[in-house]
Amino acid sequence: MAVEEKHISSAVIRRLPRYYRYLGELLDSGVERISSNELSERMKVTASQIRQDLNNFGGFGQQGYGYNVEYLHKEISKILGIDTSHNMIIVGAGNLGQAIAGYADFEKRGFIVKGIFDINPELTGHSIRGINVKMFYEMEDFVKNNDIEIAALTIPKESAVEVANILVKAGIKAIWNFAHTDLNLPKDIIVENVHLSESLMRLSYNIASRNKDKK
Amino acid sequence: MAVEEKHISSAVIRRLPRYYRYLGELLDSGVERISSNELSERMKVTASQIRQDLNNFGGFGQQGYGYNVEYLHKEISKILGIDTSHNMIIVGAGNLGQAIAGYADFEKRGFIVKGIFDINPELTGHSIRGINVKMFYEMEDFVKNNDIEIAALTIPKESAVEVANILVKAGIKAIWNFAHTDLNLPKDIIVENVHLSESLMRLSYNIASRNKDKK
DNA sequence: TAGATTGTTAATCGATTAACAATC
DNA sequence: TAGATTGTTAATCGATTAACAATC
Repeated sequence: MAVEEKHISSAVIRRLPRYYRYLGELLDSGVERISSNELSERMKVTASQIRQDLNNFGGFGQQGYGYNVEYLHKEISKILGIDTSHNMIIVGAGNLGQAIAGYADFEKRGFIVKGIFDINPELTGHSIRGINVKMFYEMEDFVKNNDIEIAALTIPKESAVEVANILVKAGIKAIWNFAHTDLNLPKDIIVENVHLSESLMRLSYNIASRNKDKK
Repeated sequence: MAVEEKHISSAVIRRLPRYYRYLGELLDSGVERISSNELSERMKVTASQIRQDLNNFGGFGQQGYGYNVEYLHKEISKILGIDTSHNMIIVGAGNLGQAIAGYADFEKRGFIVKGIFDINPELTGHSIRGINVKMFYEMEDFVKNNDIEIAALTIPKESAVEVANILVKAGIKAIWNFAHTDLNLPKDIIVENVHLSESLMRLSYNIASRNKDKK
């Protein structure tokens, strides 16, 4: 039976990709080692938080030395699961779907776009970065037969729940949801929401509250 | 001098747009009033949290009755600053820029796209939802002369910091940053980050940790 | 009035920061 | 060895939940 893993809070998980990004930049600029203190200054977080966060997963540093940049970068990639590749499809071939399909950096991190689907027959055959847009009715079988783990949902909210249910039936593991709605899927399905309208409202809130302060 | 406003935590602000969305749906389906308890069931949060969150901004409910949906929806729109319109530009006319420009719901919430800019001369004159793409060198004056509050930055990370500085010089209030980098702007400039690659890594983390549990 | 449900205070829980002994 | 810096425990701070008096 599975050993009970220590639960990692979502606050920690939210910070991990940012550590990964900064370490990648350090690596590119040839920095070999870094202390939690120096990293904390660059990232504008506390050194204590960095050490606490990392020690959720293991002791990656060395007393008196700090952290080896290349090693820590690699270890975080393992934690994040981006040391292996993930097959992905995109559902919705509009601008947003195309933007995601066209973003080469995702592929670099191991997210491989295997297919793009759309209901609009006009888009079929249309090619995005060498990937032909397929018809929506082909999606279910495609997911079943091509070891697809992730589906990016870039479709209007009206059809999102229905499409998500089809994907779950086809055995999808995770949904990257750009539709402006909650999906309420079985709890073993991973859902990562990107609600752009909510992001824009938070920005708007901050403008409004700044204006009020000034008065 | 400004009265010291009570500080609202970012956890609360993060939830506000979601309340707004659920209330909008209730409004559309003709529901007149709702208790914190019923809303908590729909949204899968505690009723206590809803009441605490709202009471940061005022007492919008009524004992024995609950909350009037239309009234509360309206009040939250004021809090979020989406009861007035905001002029906006988009910098970067790629797929992501086009996706944002083309999303009608933003306009419905009062975010008006006044201009789209790109360095690529080939895109100039190209029209997106009736808005002509303008040349990058026109941007600074355009921001100064057209009361632009918000700039959506949908450009590669390499040029993001430089472009952001130009926008700040031109008097921008807020930047909606889609570039995969931190901007480090003066603290009176509002920055809302949408780091899609980080979102995808969090999703990947959850797949990886679920797989580990299963073993 | 009685019942329902808020607004708000108090209790709990969790996350962040500080401190320092361990150790490279 | 002495100095530096981690890993980790303890202290603090903040956010969430529970409870209930106020009140519609």
